[in-house]
Amino acid sequence: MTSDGKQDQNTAATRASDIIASNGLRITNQRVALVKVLLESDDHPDAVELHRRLRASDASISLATVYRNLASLESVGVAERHYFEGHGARYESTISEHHDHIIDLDSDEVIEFQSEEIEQLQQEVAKKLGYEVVHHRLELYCRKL
Amino acid sequence: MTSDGKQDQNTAATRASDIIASNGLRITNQRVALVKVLLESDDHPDAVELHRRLRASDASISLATVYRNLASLESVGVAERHYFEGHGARYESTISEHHDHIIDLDSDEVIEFQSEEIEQLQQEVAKKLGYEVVHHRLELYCRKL
DNA sequence: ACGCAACTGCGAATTAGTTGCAACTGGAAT
DNA sequence: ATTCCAGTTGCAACTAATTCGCAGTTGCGT
Repeated sequence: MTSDGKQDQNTAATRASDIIASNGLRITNQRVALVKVLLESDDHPDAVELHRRLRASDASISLATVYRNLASLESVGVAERHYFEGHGARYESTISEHHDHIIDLDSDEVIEFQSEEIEQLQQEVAKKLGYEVVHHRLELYCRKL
Repeated sequence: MTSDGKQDQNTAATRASDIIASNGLRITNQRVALVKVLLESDDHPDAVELHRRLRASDASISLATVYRNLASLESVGVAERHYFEGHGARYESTISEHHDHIIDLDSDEVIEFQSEEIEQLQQEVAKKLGYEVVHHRLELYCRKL
């Protein structure tokens, strides 16, 4: 049976712990719970929303700790912080492939995309100006055609 | 004489007034002063810094009014607001050509650049996903080579 | 010159995120 | 297994940035 709730729960927790430990952070209940929620979120929640989801899945964690852990997860590169226009900070895990974002101006929906060509051009432009790209941020604010 | 201070002052004020009026906003001393400062700033100051520059050039204006005017100038497309990583909102006038930004991670310096090719690719990527780009934001966080 | 909606200054209020502190807890060392 | 302490947590107080209410002013169409 592939949908054994308890088993899924367990492997998810293991995966989260592995990610945390392999980045040199201590494994705490709060941190594991946060990483689990980040991993299973395919949207871009803010700290308050993450806190809500944690409470919903029974995890006991304070908002301050959510903020602190998001900061440390970001600093080791496990989470990424975004400041899309008109919103505060929103997060996503960086476990999946790098991608950029299209923000639907009408629905606020966020779509992810990748373009090797654009990444390539960015490097070239930067190099031409004497810089090396450490990371970048590309957001396309769009409307449906 | 091309460097007649009083004359420059005057034409700058006229230019600012024109920009304001042609965007359907009322011409007030505070607004004209703010647009002048924005026009002569080639960096990306935040609201407090703009306020400082306004006071320095003798203009009397409250910080709240700076914020309010930045908002209205932004809504008519005269000013642009940026949230570069690790900073609050910073502004620039949009009178000059559209461009994107390289942020020097070591010095915090901001360099502007344009790439027609990247813009082109952005449109294509968006179209492929059923979207039309209204505007975008591309920031390259870099280090000097 | 008149009238009123837009604008302004002030200080209070709100929002988002951070921090001090005392209590707690992983996990390395024993 | 037990000890130990730096890293972590919860709480509440705090800060920085931005917005808002309101009463007084001012631009500008008529």
